[in-house]
Amino acid sequence: MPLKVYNTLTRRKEEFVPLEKGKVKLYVCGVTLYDELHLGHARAAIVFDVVVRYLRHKNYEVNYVTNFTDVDDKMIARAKALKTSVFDLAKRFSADYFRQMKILQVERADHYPRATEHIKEIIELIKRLEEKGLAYCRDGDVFFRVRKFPSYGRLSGQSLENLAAGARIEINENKEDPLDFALWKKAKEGEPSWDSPWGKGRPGWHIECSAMAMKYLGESIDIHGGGRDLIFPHHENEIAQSEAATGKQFARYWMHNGLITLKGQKMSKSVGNVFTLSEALKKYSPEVIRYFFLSAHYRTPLEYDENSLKEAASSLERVYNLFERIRELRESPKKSFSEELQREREDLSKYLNEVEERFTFAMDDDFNTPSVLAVIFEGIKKANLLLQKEELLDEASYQLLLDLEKKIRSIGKILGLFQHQEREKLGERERRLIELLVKVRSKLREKKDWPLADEIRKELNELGIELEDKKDRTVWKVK
RNA sequence: GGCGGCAUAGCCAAGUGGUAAGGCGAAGGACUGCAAAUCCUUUAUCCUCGGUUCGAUUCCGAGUGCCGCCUCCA
Repeated sequence: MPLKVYNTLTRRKEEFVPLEKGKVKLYVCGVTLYDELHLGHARAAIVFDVVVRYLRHKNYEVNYVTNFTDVDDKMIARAKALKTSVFDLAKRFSADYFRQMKILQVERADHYPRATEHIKEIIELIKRLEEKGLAYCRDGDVFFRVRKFPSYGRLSGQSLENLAAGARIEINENKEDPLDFALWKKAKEGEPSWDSPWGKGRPGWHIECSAMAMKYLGESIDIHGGGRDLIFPHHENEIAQSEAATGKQFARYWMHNGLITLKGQKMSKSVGNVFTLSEALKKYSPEVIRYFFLSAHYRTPLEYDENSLKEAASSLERVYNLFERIRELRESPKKSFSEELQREREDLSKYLNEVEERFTFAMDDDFNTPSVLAVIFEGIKKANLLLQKEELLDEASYQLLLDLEKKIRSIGKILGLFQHQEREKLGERERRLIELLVKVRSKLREKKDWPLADEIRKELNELGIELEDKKDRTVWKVK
């Protein structure tokens, strides 16, 4: 079954066919380096991280480019407010970005181009547009003639008339038409600027993406991604500029991730309801945050609330509990082949035969990660069912359990989940101390000294050490 | 006002033209000295009204509600 991708351009799921067989050119709009990352940025990063991992899993050679906007109005305003330079701001927040992405286990993109490092390419692209009569300079500003690009509005489903009718009052009187947008902005006093054929200035926001995507990926790319809120005007403008300049289709598939909402509203600086990534990371592990994002389909809006994060944590617990149970069996002797386990064994075995196909089916259907998780939990249930009869466990059953764990981990690798090997590595001395306490407690239990035994369990629990009494032994784990 | 999207159990969330995955939570039960973990059972007239159909939650139309975009935004 082929991979199907929802294409914003056509508003349909379409079979994914790359321009060049076996290769994928992917460009995703990144962040503006003017403030801390919030959960919305994290979601976008994780969504496309999974897309890339899956494409690579399918043996596509992926060239993944995501940019940094390191000069624009907000950067300038923010730098001023913090009494620093745009350059320092960019340095600080890009370092922050890489640090947090690492924590979230987001794999590195192949290129992270920055606007200020591609001024030459940007100027060249604007010149091409100017030569074709699609751009005009007025008093140091350069604008794009939107009406010269007839299919403008296709991505956002807007007609030029509607856009014109809905257009807000434009401040800039240099524009021929209110719909026109800036390709190049004349520098104001004290602003960072670069020399250009139109005088000192800096690039408009949209042009950098066109120029950099073309530089690293070529004039036509396979997938262009970003948050839903970028559809208009950013992506619409990118298409106009790029296609007007080259005469070629800019991107074949446009993928947009849904936004994070808080109390039903889009999380954004302007609404003032942002929850930063670092705040979230103080309360929840990176894996919990990843799980939370992947538990919803990437295109739907996702409401941030504490309960959902706690749910994610509990769900992950269930997975790791199973791994822990399987690990517990590593050294215990296996019984001889048991007929009694036949049903559970067959059930799990059947599941193992199908799981890869079901995983692929779900992912091929526009990266349906919630379905993937459901498939995984079915397997977990089957394994637990087999473990119900732990005392009969034979070698064949044990092997099936190992296979299951391996399978879940390999699928998890594509999602960036389920990779922890052991819960927290404790020091040797600490471990032996715990084992000593467990041993003492076992003796107390033999003597039926329940109050004291329970107290030890309770206090260890408060220290994050969880004890579970099995039939013949006590196991412990770090929470 | 225009364009687009969404409405599934207490909550989160997939999905299908033939009465609905999974997770979390809750209740009852099994196991346990008690817990924990695990298992079993229970927990959905799929927003409303029309239409198409043998049959719709799934398709079409209208309505209602919510959200996004039309201005910077992942």
